[in-house]
Amino acid sequence: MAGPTVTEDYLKAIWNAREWSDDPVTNSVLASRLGLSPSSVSELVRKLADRGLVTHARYGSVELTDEGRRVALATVRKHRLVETFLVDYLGYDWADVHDEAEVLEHAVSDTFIERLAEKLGHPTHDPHGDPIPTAAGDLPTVAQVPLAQVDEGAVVTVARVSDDDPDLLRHLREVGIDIGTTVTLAARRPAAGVVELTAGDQAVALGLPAAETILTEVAQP
Amino acid sequence: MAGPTVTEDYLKAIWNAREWSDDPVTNSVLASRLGLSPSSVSELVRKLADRGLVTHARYGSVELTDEGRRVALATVRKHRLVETFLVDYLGYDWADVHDEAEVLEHAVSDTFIERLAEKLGHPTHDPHGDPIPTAAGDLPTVAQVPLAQVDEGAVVTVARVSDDDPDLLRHLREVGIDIGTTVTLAARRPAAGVVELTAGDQAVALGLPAAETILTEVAQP
DNA sequence: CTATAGTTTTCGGCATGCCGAACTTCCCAG
DNA sequence: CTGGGAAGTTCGGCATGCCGAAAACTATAG
Repeated sequence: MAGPTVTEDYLKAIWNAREWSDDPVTNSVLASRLGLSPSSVSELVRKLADRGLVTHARYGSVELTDEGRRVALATVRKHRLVETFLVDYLGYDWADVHDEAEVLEHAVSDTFIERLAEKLGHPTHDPHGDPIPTAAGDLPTVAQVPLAQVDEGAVVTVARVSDDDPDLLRHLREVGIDIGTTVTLAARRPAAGVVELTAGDQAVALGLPAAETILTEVAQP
Repeated sequence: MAGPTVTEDYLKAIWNAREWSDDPVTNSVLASRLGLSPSSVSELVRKLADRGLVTHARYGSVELTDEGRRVALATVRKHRLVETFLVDYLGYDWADVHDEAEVLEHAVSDTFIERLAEKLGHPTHDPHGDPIPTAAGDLPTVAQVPLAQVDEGAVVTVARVSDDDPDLLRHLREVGIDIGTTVTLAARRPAAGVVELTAGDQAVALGLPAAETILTEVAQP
């Protein structure tokens, strides 16, 4: 059997694409997410379909099969538990864990990851607020709203930040925004492509693309 | 640059071959250690030589260059620190860590391994008694004698056991032999291919090949 | 000084996974 | 309905790393 690294990367990319948007996942979407050419993706998706991990309508979209989703979620679980370990145990900054976890997720065994989960106290979320699938493949879903779409004047809690932009993560750390931080949406300025908020006593402006990757929940009273 | 996994495996195999014997390392020795065909090894050793990591006399033996040794020792350091982590933190049995470490050694970054070393308290030896090279590439050398060559009646301390035979490691655990255990060499029976010893109050017989992979030091008085 | 047995290298071939170029297919504008 | 441009696929080619078979080399016995 083939080395599973590539397989896991593709399945995870398909799953991640679906997690952040409901648009159908085409081969070119996948290609841009994976940083590969469309022709490469086309070929490998066909192989994944042959192995029963995805379905693929020619010239259409790619969907995970049950088995494909199982593999994808297992990989996501490994990724997020490793990120949690890097921050909680090894003291990494949350901006620096993504690339390391991207490699380690393919290298750790199931035994390793279950023992690690145990030692970490079976965390339900990683340092960026991403939910960690259980070993059985369950994933809690919570209603969350991108910061870019929060109403003016609303008070919300930051629940989740995409882990793949280290510069944004570092910036958020610098302005005091973390998971669980309560922020008030001071103003939306779509014309300027900016939302303004206050975190504690600090005023912060964020561009819309960044504000789209920050998910919030209604603040606890 | 090529994916480093194969490179690291070859360099580590060359280094390991030298650690346990002074015989010259030929391509066929390497092939059998790596579980590959001699032709594959011949080809890859040539590439390593082109990259300046080894020297290779045609039809002769392979030697690490300074740079090759640096890479090999860095990989050995990762392997042994990972094994220590698996036993000390994740609670693995010492028989089960080798294969997992064999994969992880290629996946962890330098940053990861230095933070891990710090958290583990900069251990000098892994769970099998193998010395851990420092980040600078230094390795303490201690006079050790294979159990197979200890004199009858001598009292010695088990200092080191090869990590690549899980069945032997499990057996040793069962008969109460660990790193630091004091044993007495009761009898050598070369004709039978066996050495007999007592560990605590238990009598243990070991075959010569196994006894050759167990290194001992003179027992502390 | 050979003959030859054993070791090492070379050679052709295979599998994986990637790419760019050329070719299909889709689908909407007109 | 049809013409094109965009999206997707196929094709030939490349790099890595592996193998078995055949050729080349070494070293030892006679």
